[in-house]
Amino acid sequence: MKERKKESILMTSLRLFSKNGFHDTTIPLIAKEMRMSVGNIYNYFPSKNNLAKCAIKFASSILASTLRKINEKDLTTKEKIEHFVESYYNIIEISPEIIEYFLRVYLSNRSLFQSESDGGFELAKDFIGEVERLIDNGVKKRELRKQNFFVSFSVFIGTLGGMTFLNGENVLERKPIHYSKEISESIYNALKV
Amino acid sequence: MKERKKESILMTSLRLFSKNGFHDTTIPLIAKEMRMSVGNIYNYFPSKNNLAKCAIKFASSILASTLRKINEKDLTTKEKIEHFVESYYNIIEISPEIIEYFLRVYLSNRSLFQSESDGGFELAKDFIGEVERLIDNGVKKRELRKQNFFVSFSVFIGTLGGMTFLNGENVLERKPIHYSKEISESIYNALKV
Amino acid sequence: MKERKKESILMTSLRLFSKNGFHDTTIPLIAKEMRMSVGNIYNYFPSKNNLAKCAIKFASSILASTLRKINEKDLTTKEKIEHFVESYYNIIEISPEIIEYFLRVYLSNRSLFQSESDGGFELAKDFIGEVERLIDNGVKKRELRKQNFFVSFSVFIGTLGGMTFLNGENVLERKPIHYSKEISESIYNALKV
Amino acid sequence: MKERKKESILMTSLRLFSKNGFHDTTIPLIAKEMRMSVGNIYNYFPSKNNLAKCAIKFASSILASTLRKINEKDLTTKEKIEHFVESYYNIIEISPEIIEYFLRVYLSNRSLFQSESDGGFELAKDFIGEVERLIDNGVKKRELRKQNFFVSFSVFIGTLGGMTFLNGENVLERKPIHYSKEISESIYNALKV
DNA sequence: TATGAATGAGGCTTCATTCAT
DNA sequence: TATGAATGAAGCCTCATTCAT
Repeated sequence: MKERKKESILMTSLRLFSKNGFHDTTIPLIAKEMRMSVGNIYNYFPSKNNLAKCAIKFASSILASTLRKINEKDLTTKEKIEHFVESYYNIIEISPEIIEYFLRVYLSNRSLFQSESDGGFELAKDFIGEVERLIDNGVKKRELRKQNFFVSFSVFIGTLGGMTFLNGENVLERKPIHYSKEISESIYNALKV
Repeated sequence: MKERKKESILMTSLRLFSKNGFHDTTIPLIAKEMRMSVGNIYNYFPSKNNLAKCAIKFASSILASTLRKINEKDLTTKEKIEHFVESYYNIIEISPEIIEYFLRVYLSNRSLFQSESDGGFELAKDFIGEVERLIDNGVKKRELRKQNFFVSFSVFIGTLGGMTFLNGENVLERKPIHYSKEISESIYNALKV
Repeated sequence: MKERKKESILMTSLRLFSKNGFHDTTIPLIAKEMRMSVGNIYNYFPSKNNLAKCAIKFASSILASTLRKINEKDLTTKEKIEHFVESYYNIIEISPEIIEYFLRVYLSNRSLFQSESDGGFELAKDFIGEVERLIDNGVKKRELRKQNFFVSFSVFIGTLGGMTFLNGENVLERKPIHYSKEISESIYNALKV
Repeated sequence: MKERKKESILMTSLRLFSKNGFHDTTIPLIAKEMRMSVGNIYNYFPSKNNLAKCAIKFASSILASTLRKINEKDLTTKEKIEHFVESYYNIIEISPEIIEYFLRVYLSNRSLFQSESDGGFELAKDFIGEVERLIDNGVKKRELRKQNFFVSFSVFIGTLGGMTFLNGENVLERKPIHYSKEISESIYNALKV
């Protein structure tokens, strides 16, 4: 199945990109890792850039769907934050590349994504939309303070990103999930009414 | 003066690196921007990698000295956080490259800095040390909660980084400094007792 | 056939290296001569240095096999020397680059080959081994004087090298093979009991 | 004195060229070794190529004058050869660069010297002339066989060059001078009537 | 679909040489 | 004479992409 193989290439690329960065991951390397020929990769993706864009969408959709499931549950905002922080670190434990990809590729290769209408921001729209929903709901239910969305977003995602970075640098003494309680508490305190 | 020119190259590189990322900033581009020849760059820095490392140290020392001055004042921790957030966004307004460099280059080009004994972490030690001092003092004075340092660090720096990223993506309606009150409040709430 | 082309690149490089020396033979020049692209050369040899090393081995093995065949014949040492000198100059006539390569590249670019365990000496081991066998046998059969091997080696190979050099400089009035009788006589006289 | 300094630059260059080869010896390196500025070198020699040519002449004249002194003595040819071989290895012990220069630079950078009318051969004329005198005299005095000069020259100089090479490769167990008796005997046997 | 040899533009870096001081 | 910053051409090598098979 073509779609099957396409996704497999995507996963492999995601892993390599997030490990080595976009520029240090060559198409021959991806091909070798996939045990297919260089030329054949191009039967599935028209360019390396496109591969990177698809990877962003892919990673974003995984995070989005995780968060969507939580959003749909009947939980307090505090609990939702706790659940998401935990899920987030579960993902890091199982597939760190999904998260690290944002840090290593998306943040630092702007030019790659700028051809997109809105500077590539659209590529992560799914995920950002779910964060927005979580926060808006919290505000509506008077559990979170009303403040500029981008500030709340930064507190939420920036904090998680910071821990992810530190984890990638191997400076944490324990696995990130160990800190999830403190983290969700911090985030909740930052945003609560 | 040779030292003068060296610093000038550093600033230019910092700007270009932070705008385009490390790989999309070529030495010929830096040279062109400096209106000097390619070869002459190498009279000041032995390699592009070294230039990137020096830039990190440079940016880190600016942030560190800003924070050091605030740490030395006799202020409550809340006020210190407010002052730093403001200074931070002042820097972003005047020289956004100093901050963005961390985001676009340091965070995302691990391999560049890994030859350093400490995985390159050392390069930002100055700055990290001052953050640590701010937080530790806050804890000692019973103004901040006692929790794992890395968590507090992530809340603090991750939030600022998040806003910096959003600013770089041009999604903010107003200049970042406009949000500094909300941000410092969020950070303080996240960390306070 | 990939192996075919690899050997063809090797021969071309050998010729150019021996004509112009290592440093004045550029990869673009080799590529042009081969009518292939620069990049494609690197599909066959990982570096210019490696190309030079392979060329040494190649040239050494040709000389070695020539000499081995002579060693295996049932001849007096005098005759063996005569045969080899003649073969040697036949090679010079047909493929002077094989011999000149030693003179122009191997002798003079120590640093190129020094990464090898043995200072690069190993690269010519095949050939040196056969020379050793020729001389040792002569000594055993009481046809040659017993003296330090390196001295005998120098007389033997140095003399041939000298003539090769003079030939390359175009100072000889006739083809080197014309002098082979005088040369083998000189060498034999130098070494005989 | 300008002439003094010129010679000093020449000696330094000779040493560096013979150690590292022509291409791996940079003008900045020579300047550093001389403790003078790069630009100032050019007040003494118009180009790096010219420096190399002058170095050949210089080295050749030293060898030539050594040999001339021996030629002028009243000795048998056998003794002259012995004396020269000894002097040669004395030079190697004191200033190996003078000899090695021929091996490392002259032999392998033909293009450097080819602009000269006769392919650069002229540069070593002094020395070659003295070798010629030694051999011609030997022939006249019926001590040496009459044979093509270039063959005799190759035996003589090739043998010495071979030992020099082996010495440079550090494969000799003892200093070259230790072998000088065997060498001069071999050379003499090769050439005698 | 699949292969992998081939292309060629472009990046980093070096270094002989010049020139303002 | 002396300095050393500046120039710029040129070399090695990489890699996204294509294409004949």
